[in-house]
Parts: sequence; structure tokens; C-alpha cells
Amino acid sequence: MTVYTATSLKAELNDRGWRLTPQREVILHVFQELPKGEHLSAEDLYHHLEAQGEGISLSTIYRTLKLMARMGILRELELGEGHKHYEINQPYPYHHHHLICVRCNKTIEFKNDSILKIGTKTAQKEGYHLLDCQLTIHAVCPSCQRALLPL
Amino acid sequence: MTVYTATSLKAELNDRGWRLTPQREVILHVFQELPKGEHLSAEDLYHHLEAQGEGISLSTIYRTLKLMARMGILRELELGEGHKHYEINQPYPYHHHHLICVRCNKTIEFKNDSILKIGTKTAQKEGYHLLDCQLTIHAVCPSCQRALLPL
DNA sequence: TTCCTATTAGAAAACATTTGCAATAAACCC
DNA sequence: GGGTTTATTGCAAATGTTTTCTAATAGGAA
Repeated sequence: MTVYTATSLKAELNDRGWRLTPQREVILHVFQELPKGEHLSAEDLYHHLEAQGEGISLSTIYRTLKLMARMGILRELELGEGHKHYEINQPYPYHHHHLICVRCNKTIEFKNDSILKIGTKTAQKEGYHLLDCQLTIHAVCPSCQRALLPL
Repeated sequence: MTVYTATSLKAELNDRGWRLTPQREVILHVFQELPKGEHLSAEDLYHHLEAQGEGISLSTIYRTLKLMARMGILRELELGEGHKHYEINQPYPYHHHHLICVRCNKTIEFKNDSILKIGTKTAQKEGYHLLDCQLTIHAVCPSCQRALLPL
């Protein structure tokens, strides 16, 4: 959970024999500028980029999102919508979690400092190198509780 | 996170105007008998049932898994394999979480009592009715750390 | 038992994501 | 800077998972 700049991203990519491309730089930038609490699907990102005149192909987007998630730059979120969402992976004061209604997918973010500590300790104990840790709560929101019937 | 029997499942389904079918009963039973720590994908379950002579169609399996997850009977796990996995949702002493290697998908289960408490408190505070809460840790396992290069 | 309608199986469709390939262009070396 | 190597891109096609449609079936309530 480091904070990345184009330069540090390039350094880390090159270290592994990979390359910093304009596409990767642009995508990193989009996520860095994204308002706190927003997250994008691959399709969202595709349209976002198209709209701002920097068209990047969907396959490159998919490849880049996966790459950046595996590097720990992005968090991959499963919010129950049938496709993944991504957001920048930020350290301590911004680190947060999601409470999701299983019926309407309404999602609330919340923070809790002890979770990151637990995740760090657990990964360390097993010798894993931590990239991200997220508590996902599946629940039924107040309005869906009232609308009892529909699944 | 209640413990279900065929009878209590029937009661809860009927309450909502739904039905207990042999298929639903069989599927519940499979998950109840599953060794602790195992989880099944839709396809896994399909073949498991086929093998034991109780063929159930894939579409019914998908519908039932979704239904039971939304009822809180099953937990839906995203273990990075491109499809969901399911396991029975059990209360306190069996409640656990997953540490996943983002490269090879090797998964380790771990327990931590405070997480469920945090989840319960958070859901309650927002007026949500809790179904499940899982901490997912994404990390790189020791052997994938050594094999530095491949993404 | 009868009726109503939720549920099923099977096939087809929809959707998200990955892959193959030829063209392009970063990074490294001189 | 120019040349070489090969990672990366875009596009199209393929893959894999999950959902949806429909007619037939069978739970549940009276």
C-alpha cells in the first residue's frame, strides 16, 4: 500500500522487465484523481477515458487493471454487481471497507483501524506479502428489509 | 448465521411464499456435510451431485446458490479463480476468513473473533441486517515471492 | 383433491473477461 | 541518436460464467 507516482510506477515496472506505457500512466492517473469513495469497473473506466478523449482499448484496460491489482496499486472490489470494481489502494488514514446490501447492492463505506492490523499480522505470520485487506459485510439494508418479499 | 435444517429452511421459505423443493433440500444437505474448510463452485456442485446420482440442472444450481446466499445460509466467496465459491455460513466458533495469493490463488483460512464483532456492530449501526462478514486478504505467498518475475 | 403459481430442466442468450496475432513502441545497448 | 529486442497494444475472436426464456412439473394452501 504505497503511494505511486508515474516515476515510482516506472521504476517498479522496469525492475521486473516491464514497461511504463502512456496507457498505464493515464489509468493510474484516473484512479489517483478519482474522488474518495468512488470506484470504477473496467467498462466505467473505458467510457471515462473515451469521454476525456484518451481512448484505450478494453483489452488493455482489463490487462492493466489486473496488473495493477496484482502489484497492490489497485484494490479489486466485489460489490455484487456481476463485475469487479477497482479503486486506488491507499494506506492507513484512507483505508476502508464495504457494507453491501445483497438485494439492492447499496454500498456503504466504513473505516476500522484494527482490521488492517489484523490483516497485516495474519499475512506476516504466514509469510505472505500483504497487498490489500478488505472486510466485506453482506447484509440487507433497511429499505430492503421493509420490502420483505422480493428475493 | 443460523444453523438450518430441512424443516427450518422450509419454514423460512414458506414464510415468504416460496417452496421447499427436493433440489433445495439436497443442495443444503451437500453443504452441511461438506468437510470444514471446503467450498464448492456451481460447477463443482453440479458434478458432485451428478456423481452421487442426484443430477440437478446447472440453472437450478445457480438459482439456488444465489437464493441461499441472499438468505444468509451460504457464504459467497471470491477466491480469484474467475467464479464464485460457496460454503455454509456458520456462526461463531467456525466463522473464518481467507488469505489469498493473488498469483497462484493458494488460500489459507484463518480465524479472528474480533472481525465478526466489528461486522455485527457496523451493520447494526447502519440498520442493516447482517448476513455474512468476511475479511479477504490479498497477498503474495512465499513461493510466488521467490518466483519474482511472472506477473 | 383442486387450484394457483413457484420452481424445474434444458436451451439459448447475455455478459464479463481472456486470448491470439500482427503492428507498435518502450527500454537497453552501443 | 540509432538500432535491436521484446513487452505491450488494439482488434477480433474465443472462452467461461451466469442469467434468462419457456413449457412442463409439482409444492402448498384451502
